[in-house]
Amino acid sequence: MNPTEVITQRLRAQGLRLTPQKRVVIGLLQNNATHPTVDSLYENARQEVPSISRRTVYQTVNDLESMGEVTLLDLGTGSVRVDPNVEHPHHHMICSECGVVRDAVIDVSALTPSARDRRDFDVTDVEVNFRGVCRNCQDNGKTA
Amino acid sequence: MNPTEVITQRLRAQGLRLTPQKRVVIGLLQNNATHPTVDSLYENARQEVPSISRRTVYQTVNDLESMGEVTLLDLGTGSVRVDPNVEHPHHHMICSECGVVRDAVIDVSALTPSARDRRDFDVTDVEVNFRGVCRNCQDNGKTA
DNA sequence: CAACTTATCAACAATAATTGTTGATAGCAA
DNA sequence: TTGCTATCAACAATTATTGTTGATAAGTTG
Repeated sequence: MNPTEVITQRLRAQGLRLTPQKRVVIGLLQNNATHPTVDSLYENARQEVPSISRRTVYQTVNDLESMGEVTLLDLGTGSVRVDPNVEHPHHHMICSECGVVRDAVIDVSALTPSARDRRDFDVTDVEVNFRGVCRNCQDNGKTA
Repeated sequence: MNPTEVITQRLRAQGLRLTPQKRVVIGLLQNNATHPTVDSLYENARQEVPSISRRTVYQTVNDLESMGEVTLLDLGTGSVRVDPNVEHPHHHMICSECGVVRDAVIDVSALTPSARDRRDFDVTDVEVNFRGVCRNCQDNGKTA
């Protein structure tokens, strides 16, 4: 995502406003590679703006997605995750046990459906998900 | 998934029973490449067993997944889809407009995270989703 | 084939993630 | 500083899914 100042400009250009609530959520997303859920953003945002509501976090995150500043990921972990990295193409490794998400950079230029399949379907995006078990959950499994 | 007779045996072996409700749901899934939602299965099942409840369809589908007879797909279309094709590895093409899902057979043997990424993550499954617009929605868009 | 055990059903309630609504408040442009 | 209105928090509503329960029926056994 763009730096906060740029996002502020882009908001204003649309007649939108930069509020303390938005500022905090945007701040939490800058350089954040944890793919946070809305709920996790909400919990963190409360530390700085205790009165913030979950609704506002949802709203902010949806607005940012409309602006192309973030991507909303539905990786089957029960709730949406926010990915501020829209600059560098990447994919994801998802822990089936705890739901943690990490980035994976791979080359997908050779990945394409058969010519036959493409005939009836206009592919706009290729998404690769590596499912598995993260180191943390592997270790927990050992001791359990 | 296995033929109904085999599934019946497998159910019995676990002390489970084959009821008319299960029979209908299993029947609807045989040779079904439409990746139906639970709701769509429910609507179709009602034609044969009007008294069937959504809960029973959920239950049946979850049981079948536990047995490895089907896969439950969460492709970000809002609700789970049931895929009875567990025999032939394949991936999916998902229409971003209407949510329809089609199979895509591709080779993913070369797809793997970097050695560094794999060090801390045990990959058990690679999932490729082609997002785009199906022919149907393309045509509708033209006339709209 | 009758009896018995208990898995299963439908009905209903509950959860969890997310979105809709609203009146009061506060950004920000002039 | 003023005025317009985007935005907020609070609350309600929606949707997909799971939990609970007492009555019923599947299928095994005598």
